[in-house]
Amino acid sequence: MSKRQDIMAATLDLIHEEGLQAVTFSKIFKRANVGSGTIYNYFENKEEIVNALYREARLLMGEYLLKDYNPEASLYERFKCLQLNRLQFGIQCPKEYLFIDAFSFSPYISPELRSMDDAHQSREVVISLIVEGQKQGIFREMDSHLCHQLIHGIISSILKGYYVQKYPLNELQMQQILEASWKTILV
Amino acid sequence: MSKRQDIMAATLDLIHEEGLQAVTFSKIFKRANVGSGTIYNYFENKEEIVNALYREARLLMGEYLLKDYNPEASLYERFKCLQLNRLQFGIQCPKEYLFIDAFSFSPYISPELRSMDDAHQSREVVISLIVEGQKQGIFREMDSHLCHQLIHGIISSILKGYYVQKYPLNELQMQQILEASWKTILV
Amino acid sequence: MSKRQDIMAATLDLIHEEGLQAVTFSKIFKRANVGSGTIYNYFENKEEIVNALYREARLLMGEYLLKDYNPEASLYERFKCLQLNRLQFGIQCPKEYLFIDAFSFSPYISPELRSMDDAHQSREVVISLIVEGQKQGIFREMDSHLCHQLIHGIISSILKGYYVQKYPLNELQMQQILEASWKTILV
Amino acid sequence: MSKRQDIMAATLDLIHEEGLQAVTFSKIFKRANVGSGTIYNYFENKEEIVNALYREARLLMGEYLLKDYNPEASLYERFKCLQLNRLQFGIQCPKEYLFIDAFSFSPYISPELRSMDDAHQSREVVISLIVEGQKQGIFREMDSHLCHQLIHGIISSILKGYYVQKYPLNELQMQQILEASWKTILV
DNA sequence: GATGAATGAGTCTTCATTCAT
DNA sequence: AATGAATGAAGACTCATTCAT
Repeated sequence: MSKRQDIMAATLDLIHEEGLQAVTFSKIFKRANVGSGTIYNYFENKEEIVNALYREARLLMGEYLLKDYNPEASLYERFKCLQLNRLQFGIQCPKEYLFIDAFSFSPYISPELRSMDDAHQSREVVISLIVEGQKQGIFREMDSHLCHQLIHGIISSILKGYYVQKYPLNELQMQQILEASWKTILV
Repeated sequence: MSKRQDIMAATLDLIHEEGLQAVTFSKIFKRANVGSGTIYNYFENKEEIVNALYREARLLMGEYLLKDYNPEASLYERFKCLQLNRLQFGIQCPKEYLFIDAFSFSPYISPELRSMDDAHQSREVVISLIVEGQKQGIFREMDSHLCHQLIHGIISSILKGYYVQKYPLNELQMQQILEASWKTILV
Repeated sequence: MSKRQDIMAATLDLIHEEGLQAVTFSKIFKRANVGSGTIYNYFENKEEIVNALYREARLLMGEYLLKDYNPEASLYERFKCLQLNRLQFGIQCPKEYLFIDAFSFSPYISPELRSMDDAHQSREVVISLIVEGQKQGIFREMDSHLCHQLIHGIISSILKGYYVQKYPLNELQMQQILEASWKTILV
Repeated sequence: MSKRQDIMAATLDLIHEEGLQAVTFSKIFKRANVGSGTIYNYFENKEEIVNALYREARLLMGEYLLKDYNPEASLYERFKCLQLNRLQFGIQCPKEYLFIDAFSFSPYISPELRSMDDAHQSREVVISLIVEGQKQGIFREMDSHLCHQLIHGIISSILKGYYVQKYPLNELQMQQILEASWKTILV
């Protein structure tokens, strides 16, 4: 693994464990096993590391969200695919998920980065799926962004409960969640 | 207003504006218009201020959540009352709401505080309402904490979209949200 | 003596002994016997200390240069007075003299400061004396700034030789220098 | 041009532009277009570069100072030749002139180097010319080093004014300066 | 209680120097 | 000989905390 990746991995771990607020350079280079000056060969400052982490996490999430997405499948199948993908990304990449969640609205992340194309790609898919369902009279008529926020928010909230071990997330629970989120926006 | 309250209000404002990570003592006492030493008459350190803020915000939210709650009302009425109260707390006290949201899982908050009785009081009400609905065959059978998280999460997510002005929250939208959250957990 | 003065005195000493290039904050606060943070109660950064030093040195020199200057005296008397004052300032305040000499053209000094009124006051006196002498046919016709630079430069150069103990500067030598500089610009 | 010369030229340029204080190795090898390690094939450290620069500059000046010097010429001719050579060296090699001027009294330059034979060669010529003039009763009786400093200082000062474009230095001005410096030390 | 000058541990950052390639 | 990634000692600077007033 390259030094650059060592540094990023160490930083993500530390943010996950202690919060950005507590992450110092000294902790980073001790954890990453690099000299203090080495960081500056790769990043101008801490903000740049965080931005690089954000970019990587968003790319990773982008890959997950549209995994096995079949535009030909039924509305219900496609909806469940999208929701399941998001849920599984959260389960399999908790550090990345929480990082994105925490920093999506942070001034620490440059505006250009926040509106990355990759992430928006999947967002567009969700929005158009909502509009399609509404046209078919399946989904309730409401602001499509509100609607998006509803189904996205359910996953987000469920994951946070899962992370603090309020409940397990087995096959059963996951199906319950997918159905719950589907029903949330039905007429 | 007492110095103590000045300090707490200034701190909450600053956390809301810049994030805890960027809040320094120097900013706090400039904003609060007190001398630097004065803080130490009231708080041992920054963590204590944050904990005091957390306690106050939780107390405030506790009051809101059970406002006009009538244990005699129908399940549906009680459900809507609880959800509406949470939504309105978020709308009227955004700083407090976001603060609680951000720090509920933070190591900054002492564990004792996180499981404050006051806050749990309303939580118990919600949980028992869920169990009651499940017994009556109205709500789907699922882990009651998962269920709680679902309906809680919808409100949380909707509020965050509202804060960044993705959509307005008028009477119409609010009713849609309450119904959406109700349907989420129906059998 | 105030902390501010301690810091400035320590800095001037260090610049004199080792050159600005070698002056570090750590040396300054050790020499000045103050805590490292204390400097920042008085100065934003090192550049500000140097600028403050420059201002003080210029004010001090300004006082010296016009000491006992009698506008009614003969041209020769006035000329010698000005030259002697500059020479004596250099002898009595070597640190300040060298500091001004070294930094007058340095980007370290803010332009506003470099063109301080006080210093220019005495400069104007010298220039007008030169012009007066030229009108009377006593001084050679040449660019008045060139002329000023000549008589100023002689003092400057002599002082530098004196500082490295190339020769003593007693009453005799001083008179020789004043006469030499007078003759330099005679017709 | 060899790497060694590239490095020295880059360093002299940087010192001229920003002052020694601001010259870092990183700036040097970027300007010189060499790798960072390359410097150490030629110099132990920065001080050595500066010393090498000093030696080269002094050698260059040494060549200039005695250019066309005719020991058989009259005292006046020889005096003017020496003064003109110094002036022209300053005009044609400003970076070198200023460098020598700035570092001649700096602790950065090793003492052995400061008293280089080459440079002193021309110094001896000047001193003996002064003594000769004094013996002939042409020059005023004064410490020969003081005398040397006087005529040297005039050139130095004039050049500094010229560098900051206080005045031009054409044939006319140069003759005025040579005569002024001659008169300075006449009886 | 209230203050803010003084402090120094700790942070970010730079930069001369090394060393494997 | 030439390179430049890696280093860590040392620099500038911040900030929570103390304490005399």
